[in-house]
Amino acid sequence: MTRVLVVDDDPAIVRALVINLRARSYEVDSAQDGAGALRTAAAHHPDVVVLDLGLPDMDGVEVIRGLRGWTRVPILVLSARHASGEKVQALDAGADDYVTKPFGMDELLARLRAAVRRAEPAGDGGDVVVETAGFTVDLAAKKVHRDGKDVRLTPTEWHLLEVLVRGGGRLVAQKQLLREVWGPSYGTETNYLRVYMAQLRRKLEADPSHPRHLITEPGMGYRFER
Amino acid sequence: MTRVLVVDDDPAIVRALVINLRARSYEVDSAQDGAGALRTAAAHHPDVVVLDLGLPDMDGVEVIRGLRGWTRVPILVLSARHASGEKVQALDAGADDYVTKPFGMDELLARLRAAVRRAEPAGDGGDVVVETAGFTVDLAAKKVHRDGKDVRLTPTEWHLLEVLVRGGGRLVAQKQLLREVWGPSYGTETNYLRVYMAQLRRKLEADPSHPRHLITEPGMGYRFER
DNA sequence: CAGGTCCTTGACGGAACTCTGACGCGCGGG
DNA sequence: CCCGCGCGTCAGAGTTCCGTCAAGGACCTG
Repeated sequence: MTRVLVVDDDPAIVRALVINLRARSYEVDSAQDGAGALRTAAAHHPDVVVLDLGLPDMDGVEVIRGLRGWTRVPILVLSARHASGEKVQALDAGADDYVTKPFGMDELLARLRAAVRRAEPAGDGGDVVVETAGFTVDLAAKKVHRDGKDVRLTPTEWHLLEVLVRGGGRLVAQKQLLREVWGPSYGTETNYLRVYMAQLRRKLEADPSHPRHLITEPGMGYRFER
Repeated sequence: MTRVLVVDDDPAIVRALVINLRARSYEVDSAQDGAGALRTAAAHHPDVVVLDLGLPDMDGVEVIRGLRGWTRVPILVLSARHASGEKVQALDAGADDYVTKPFGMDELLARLRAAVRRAEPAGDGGDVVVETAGFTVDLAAKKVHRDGKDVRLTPTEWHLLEVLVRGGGRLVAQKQLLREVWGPSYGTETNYLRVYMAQLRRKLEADPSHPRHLITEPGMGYRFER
């Protein structure tokens, strides 16, 4: 879940933002001044900060600098000032975006999504790793590990394993496996399945002739068991 | 030097932007329609795109999607439309910022700097320096070290290595490598990959014919292993 | 304009992968 | 008892994919 820190000295605005963000299932912290903002950010490590510039205790740009001293978290500045000098100052201090009040909630949320989106690392879709007693499958890296070594799979072997693992322990029908791996017109070539399941077992199972994870359900299909 | 692509159908705006950007020693390309924008982006690989939404030949959001299909280059949208719906659409399609016309040049430049700044350093995974048993890659300095000496890489070799290293051990598909290094229309020219992978191995691997770090996964792609 | 670097392109041998047919085994039914 | 069926196993043929080399052309630099 994405964690947002909202900083504004106007309770009405904080309330409006918190309600809107929570409704979209963000996790929200809030602060009403610069010192509180820096403290909360350090304690909770938000994924994005929405920061009003007109705080009672310190200049908004100082808050930005305080954050930038130790984190690259996206900062979305909120301000009543339209003067371009203010904007330039805030942006050059390290802010990522600048929205003038009054703002449209739709727009603010869209800018927030944009800021969060580009902050997440490039290819990393969150490592999806599935472990069994005998081996480990990393769906994101397309890697299979066994006994401390990498196992090399051919494209077809990998594709087949992937469909089975994504099935999450449920039975996957032969026809479905064939269609997903070989294409829609291969729904009956069950011998392909036999050959490639055997190869997978040889590479992954401790005892290939008595598989514990790549299970045959006679007459129906196959199942991946952890 | 930072390379900017300016896209607008109004020559006056293009001229104003080009002059201002060149004066600040940016390298500037320009295009007047969506097709030209996509073509130029593919050919020149800009570091940031300034994109007008009101283009004659195609919808601006389509241009954004076209770019996002193969690159994460920052996109700064310029538009005469103030409606929040437009903004939300553009931002959710993958734009990084949205400025309404008429705009202040100071502000635009500040937003541009912000966009470039947060795109520059490597992802927040941490280390910009990646070490292997045989060589060291410094992603920030764009340098490769081996046996105490700098290794000289051509621009294409570096670009390819960079994409692989950024993958962080994950498999990178051939098509993705080709699109990121050579551009979106080169998705099938796999012979480029063969040639340049061989050159990288010759320069980096102890035994180029038995690579330990630049691994081929036949039929799927390549992987950088530390 | 000469020399160098870099990118592109084609060709070829060898390696890796997919497909295919054949055979064995266990099971249930004719 | 024999046969058909589904599944596992094996090995070889055919095809695709990869590494390597070398030549040509574009581009920059002095």
